[in-house]
Amino acid sequence: MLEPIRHERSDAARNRVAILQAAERLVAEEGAGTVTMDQVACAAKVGKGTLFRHFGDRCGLMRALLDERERSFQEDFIRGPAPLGPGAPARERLVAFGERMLEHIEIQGDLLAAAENGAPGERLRHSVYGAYRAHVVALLGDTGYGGEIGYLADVLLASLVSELVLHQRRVLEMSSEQLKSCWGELVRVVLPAG
Amino acid sequence: MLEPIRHERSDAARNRVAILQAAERLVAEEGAGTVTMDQVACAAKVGKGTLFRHFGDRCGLMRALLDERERSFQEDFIRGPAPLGPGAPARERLVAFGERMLEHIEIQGDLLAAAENGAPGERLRHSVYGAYRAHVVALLGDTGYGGEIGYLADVLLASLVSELVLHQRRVLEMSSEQLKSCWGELVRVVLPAG
DNA sequence: AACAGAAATGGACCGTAGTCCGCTAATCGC
DNA sequence: GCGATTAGCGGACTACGGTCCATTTCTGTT
Repeated sequence: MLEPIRHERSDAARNRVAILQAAERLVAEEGAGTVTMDQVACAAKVGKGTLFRHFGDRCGLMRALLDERERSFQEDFIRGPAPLGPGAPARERLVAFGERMLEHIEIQGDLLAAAENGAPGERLRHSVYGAYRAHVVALLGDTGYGGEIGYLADVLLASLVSELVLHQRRVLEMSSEQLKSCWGELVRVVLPAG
Repeated sequence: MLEPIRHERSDAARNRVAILQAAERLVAEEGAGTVTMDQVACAAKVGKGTLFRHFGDRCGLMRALLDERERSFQEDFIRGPAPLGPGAPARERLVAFGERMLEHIEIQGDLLAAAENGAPGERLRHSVYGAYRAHVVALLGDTGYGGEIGYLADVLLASLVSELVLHQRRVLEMSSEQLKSCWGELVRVVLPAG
């Protein structure tokens, strides 16, 4: 996020940081859904072209803002302490994974939603989804689940999509606790105690 | 789709039909994702304002194009022959429902994707989703499933979202048969034989 | 048939995401 | 330091979805 990729020119690095700071502030002030790219460019004292050169498109900028937390999340479930990280039985790790994802959505909801509504299917092709999926696939493999592991991983992740979770929280008025408990129940139903 | 709602003025009815025909042709010719509202308005020899007055927004137009098939789909699972309609055990009806939905996506994939990527959460608030959800909830009730029925309905429907299914078909290169069999397996796992 | 009120129309207009390309300035070899 | 090279810059421009409202067209009433 603030480290150069390859060999970034100094002015480019300066601008990238300026953009991220401006974007972060604006998103905090008025929400990820309503901030415009013009606003960000203007606040960062940078041309629009520069903005798009750095982040590709609106979703790319939002993803960059999420990147830090995303990274630490991934770090936690790959190498962190149990039950999220290695050490606990796969089924418990999966429960913990979902709970952590729900917390992630709780905190970063609007930003996640803004980062995900790009071209259809883009989300699923992106490396972040790939990382989640690989993790879930690995856990399912460890439980000795007999069916199509990849399919089940996609289904489980589909029930943790931010759009759906935000709907459950805000429209259906389910509490975080309810959602976590439902997720746990779902995992238990799909992967009967082993 | 071609019947007046309430008391539609004759010119309005004419224009609505013209728009739907033009849109249908253009979508068939170049895909639902790329047709623009200007193109449709122009082809239908109608002002842009008229287009938006009739259908609200782009998704509304796409939904209107889907409406006929959507209606017959709903008719089938509410009143049609078993196993999709009443008569079969709930679990089998649910399997049939998913299979039918997969076929629906197979045929109307791009149009569905275009109809669904509106404002975040709009899809879930729309009456079409409501109808599906009510149906699944009813079926789950009939199976005597013990957990949170509404939650499970949302999860099951999330695994039938067009974005995901199109990804599974086109990127993961799963066949329709594979998808159907995976869906059946999923239902069987979630609702153990009763 | 003529009128009044209501409903529908169309296209100019707006805001926003994203592109393009001539210009600027950082970097590197000398 | 000093050019040459080229990554990076910026903002005018385009494309598209969506809104607005003065004007036109329909319809029920007399």
